Amino acid sequence: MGRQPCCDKVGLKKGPWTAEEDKKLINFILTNGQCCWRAVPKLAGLLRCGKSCRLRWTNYLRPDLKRGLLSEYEEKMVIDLHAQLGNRWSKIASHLPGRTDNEIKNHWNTHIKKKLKKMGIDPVTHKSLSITTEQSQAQPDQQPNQPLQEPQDQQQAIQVEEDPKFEPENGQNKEPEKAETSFDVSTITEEAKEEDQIMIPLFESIMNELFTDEVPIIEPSEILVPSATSTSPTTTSSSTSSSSYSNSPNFFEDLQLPDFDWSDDYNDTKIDNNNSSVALWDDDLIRSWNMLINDDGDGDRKQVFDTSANQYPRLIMDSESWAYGLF
DNA sequence: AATGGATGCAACCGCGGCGCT
DNA sequence: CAGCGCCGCGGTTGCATCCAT
Repeated sequence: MGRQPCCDKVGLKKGPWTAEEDKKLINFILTNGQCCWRAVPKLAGLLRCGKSCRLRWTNYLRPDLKRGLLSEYEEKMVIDLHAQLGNRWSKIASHLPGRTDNEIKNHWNTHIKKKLKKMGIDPVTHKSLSITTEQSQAQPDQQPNQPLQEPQDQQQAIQVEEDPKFEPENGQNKEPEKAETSFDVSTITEEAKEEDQIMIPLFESIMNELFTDEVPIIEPSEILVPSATSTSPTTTSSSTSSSSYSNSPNFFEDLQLPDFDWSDDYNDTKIDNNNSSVALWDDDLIRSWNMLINDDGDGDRKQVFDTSANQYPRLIMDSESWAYGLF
């Protein structure tokens, strides 16, 4: 007897989401917050299963998502974390704010994996393919996707909150009492500096080669667009994402969106110190939201996001809308 | 300009974990 | 403690777009 499907699939829509569906989902979650996903489609008037709604929200509609290519540092993080955690994409994603497990997984499979192979590095073991071949002959029992047991010095490159069940027997590397979902940017930034210094030579050589490869890395300075012009509807950017970012240090403080588990560190300009100043909402997204939410001609509904006010995307929610759920 | 393969990404599927009864 | 239901995760698929010919 198989497991029952998560939802009654009869009459439910599948495939790409339409703007209308996005609008309904955004509207519902902005009004009610994230609650029982199973109930969401019915309450929001969607012919989707709850799972599909959750996926759409977490992977695409969530306002705290970064869009666009992973930065050099993010890619570096992914590789290092993958070496320690294996294919545990959600764990890896939890260390990269604004990135989803799906996005990282896709990026790994389509970009990083290919690059590593091209350079003769086994993307599973993170070791030279020749070494891996020798080892696989010597140790045929080794499981694929098994998190690589790094040498102690490399384990310290980035402290990763290990799942207890994956914890090494001694458990010495664990940082206790640290909420896994709250990404400590300042810590990572500091770690990044240390990491760069203590990175093992093999990994460093990989990275040097990796990031001088054919894929152009977009520098933050290239992403940042003067705010005064970024709100212009005649923006020349053809991309629907990452066209501009807020750099207001108080932006997230203004938002007050507990549901997204904002860390105080998001308000910290330490990010800027790392020359990777990014805000997680871009004008295009905000504009899309406004369109989605306001295009029904309902004069009563206020504009949710005012992209022109103060030159930054700013949340102007009526208090009633945020009174429910976790908002 | 047409076409077919390659690529990238959004979305789906099925399973495991966890909490509740 | 077992059964049930929900959520989240990781693997996979399908489709749109890109690119070479």
